[in-house]
Amino acid sequence: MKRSTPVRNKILKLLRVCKYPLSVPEINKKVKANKTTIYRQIESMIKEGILFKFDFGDGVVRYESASNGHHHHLICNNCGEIEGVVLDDDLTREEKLIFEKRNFLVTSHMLEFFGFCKNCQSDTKS
Amino acid sequence: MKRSTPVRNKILKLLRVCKYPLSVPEINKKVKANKTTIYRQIESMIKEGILFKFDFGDGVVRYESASNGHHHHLICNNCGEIEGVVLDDDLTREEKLIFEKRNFLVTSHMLEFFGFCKNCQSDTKS
DNA sequence: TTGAATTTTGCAACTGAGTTGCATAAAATG
DNA sequence: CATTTTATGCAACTCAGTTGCAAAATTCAA
Ligand SMILES: [Mn+2]
Ligand SMILES: [Mn+2]
Ligand SMILES: [Zn+2]
Ligand SMILES: [Zn+2]
Repeated sequence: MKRSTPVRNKILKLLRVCKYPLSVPEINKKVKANKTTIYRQIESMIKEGILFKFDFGDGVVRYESASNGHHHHLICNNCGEIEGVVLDDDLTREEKLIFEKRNFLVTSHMLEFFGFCKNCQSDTKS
Repeated sequence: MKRSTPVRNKILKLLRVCKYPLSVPEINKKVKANKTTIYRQIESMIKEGILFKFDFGDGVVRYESASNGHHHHLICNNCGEIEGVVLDDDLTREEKLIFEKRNFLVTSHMLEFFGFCKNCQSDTKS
């Protein structure tokens, strides 16, 4: 799994353009290929490090192109909109402290913020 | 769904004692009750705020008693062990900045660290 | 205390994401 | 070409989580 193949290219092209992470079912609607093939290509690309995996706890795993760089998300509790966000100081201090205090060597982290987007704040709903 | 009922009490008792978050299948092995009932009780307790939900992206959702307080996790890539961790400054600065810069009002966040626990570092494995 | 109304439980059938085995198609290699 | 390797497709499966409905347990008011 490393060839430049039609399915693989379609997935990558789609994810490079998309502003928010996509699930496999969502990808499949656009790419229109075999389910298994898509799962296998994605697994392969994750291992190669060219895709990132996200799980917001709603039962669907989502993927983004790694070319977008490491970042986190703002997820609206009301409308479900997902925005990307890059932290000023990306937890380097915390990770160093964790190693010093707990002897746990952090190699990666996953951080997502939940709340209300600009629109859904003014809507006064919920 | 707010009564003090046998199934509910068993789940709570189990989660209060347990040091790491448990999935529904895991809970069911101990509590030995109907699957649907457990899911419904857990959903109810989450709404009441006495249970926290965690998703580490491995396809299983896990739950902890809220009496443990808000915290995060150190998840070992090698042995799967899960440790709790409380941050010194729990992202309050970041959340304030997000509101100022992006107009997104953060109400909660989810942060998990992945890496290698003390044992798995010395094992030199993987 | 009795009976209707409400809540909880259990079962069975279903959904939907993700996996696996196997057979075929499409490169790559030489 | 012929051989080997890798990618694709299909069908059948697993497993977490959901839904509808009926039975049991509680609550509460007559
Ligand atoms: Mn980060
Ligand atoms: Mn926190
Ligand atoms: Zn919103
Ligand atoms: Zn470990």
